[in-house]
Amino acid sequence: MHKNLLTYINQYSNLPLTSEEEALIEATFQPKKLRKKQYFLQEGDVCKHVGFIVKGAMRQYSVDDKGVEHIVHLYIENYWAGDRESSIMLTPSKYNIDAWEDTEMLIITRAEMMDLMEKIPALVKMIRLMDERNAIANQRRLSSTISNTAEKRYEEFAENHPQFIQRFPQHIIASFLGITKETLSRIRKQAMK
Amino acid sequence: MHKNLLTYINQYSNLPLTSEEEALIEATFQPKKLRKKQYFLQEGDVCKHVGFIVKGAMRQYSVDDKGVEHIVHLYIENYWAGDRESSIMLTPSKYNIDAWEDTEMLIITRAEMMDLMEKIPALVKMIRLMDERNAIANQRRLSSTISNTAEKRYEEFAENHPQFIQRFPQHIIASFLGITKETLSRIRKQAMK
DNA sequence: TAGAACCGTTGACATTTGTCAACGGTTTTT
DNA sequence: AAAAACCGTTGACAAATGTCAACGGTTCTA
Repeated sequence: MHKNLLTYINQYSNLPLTSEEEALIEATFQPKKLRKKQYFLQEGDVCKHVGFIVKGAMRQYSVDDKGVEHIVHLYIENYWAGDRESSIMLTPSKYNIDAWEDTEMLIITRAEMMDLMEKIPALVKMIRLMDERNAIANQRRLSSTISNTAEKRYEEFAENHPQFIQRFPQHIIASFLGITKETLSRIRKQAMK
Repeated sequence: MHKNLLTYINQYSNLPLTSEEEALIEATFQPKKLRKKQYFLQEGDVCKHVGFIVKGAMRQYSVDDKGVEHIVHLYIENYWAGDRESSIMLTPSKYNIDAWEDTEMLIITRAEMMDLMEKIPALVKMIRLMDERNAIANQRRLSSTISNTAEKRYEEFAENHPQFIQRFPQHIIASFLGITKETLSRIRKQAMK
């Protein structure tokens, strides 16, 4: 079960993990299984864990006054799920995170992660790299959201993230793009010609 | 001139800088002055420096097919300007960064920064904290862009960033929010009642 | 296996936002 | 001092997107 995680870390850091380090990681990350629709985080709770997804699919979203869900993140295998703001500031989260498919995760608290980072240099390297890529991805998404029409945004997304198009239904993708399912349906119809 | 930077670092790291460290920082960060409208980075160039703004105001934007500018970042004193993606990946930037007011910066290359970080622990701490806050801010902005109407987005922005409202004209703020200057003008007119 | 929930689509219409052109007042430049 | 550039506003209209209701087909579930 932890194998995917170890592989993931090794890919990121190019300093191969020693077997002691591997053992430490396996001892610290706790397996957690979620059935479809189960919550990993609920609005109002403080986000105590971040989770590495070994198998499955999840989504993170807020719910507005009218009860409409606004999806801010989609996750599949090899993604990390969690609300960083809540987890760092120890404030109640504005988001929900739940399983879209049955999901297996490996979870860890912030304190445990800090501790591991002191003992395992490869982890520090991985975190920094992840942060960088994350920052770049966020910048791109923001830029696209501000500058492009809904149509172009969908095209770009479908091009760059075909895995998500396959795993999640259209109304979820629409919400993730910040448009309604009807609009997305019409955009796709147009584009088909 | 470097004083603001040293203060800034000390605020972030709570490990006070030694005078050797301060000297090293002063020797590495190069002063750079920009007159209003001068470029710090031009689309197509690789972003070689990141700059700490000691005094002034800047903006980062892309230009679309029709020649319309889309502003993705605004900077004032104590902000860092640069295109992280270009700088890390060494790819040509999609953005321009220029001075909106006459500006004084302290600039440093990525390699120099890496080097400093090995010698000055406080810097590592600062960078990690900055990254965290940055990630949180980006998340919030993204969430707001996806979930809120233009009107609410403007309200939130005006509430949380009054300094920017004062420093930049309305059409710049509008572009930053992803709407046209006419729409912003009308939103403000409405809100006045 | 029957009912419920889910999903994508469509039509009719409302709302939001963009586009284009023009204006007057300011500030900057020459 | 004159000209140019900049800035915010407004009106008329166009385009994009949202809202609501309904439908048929699928998948899930009791």
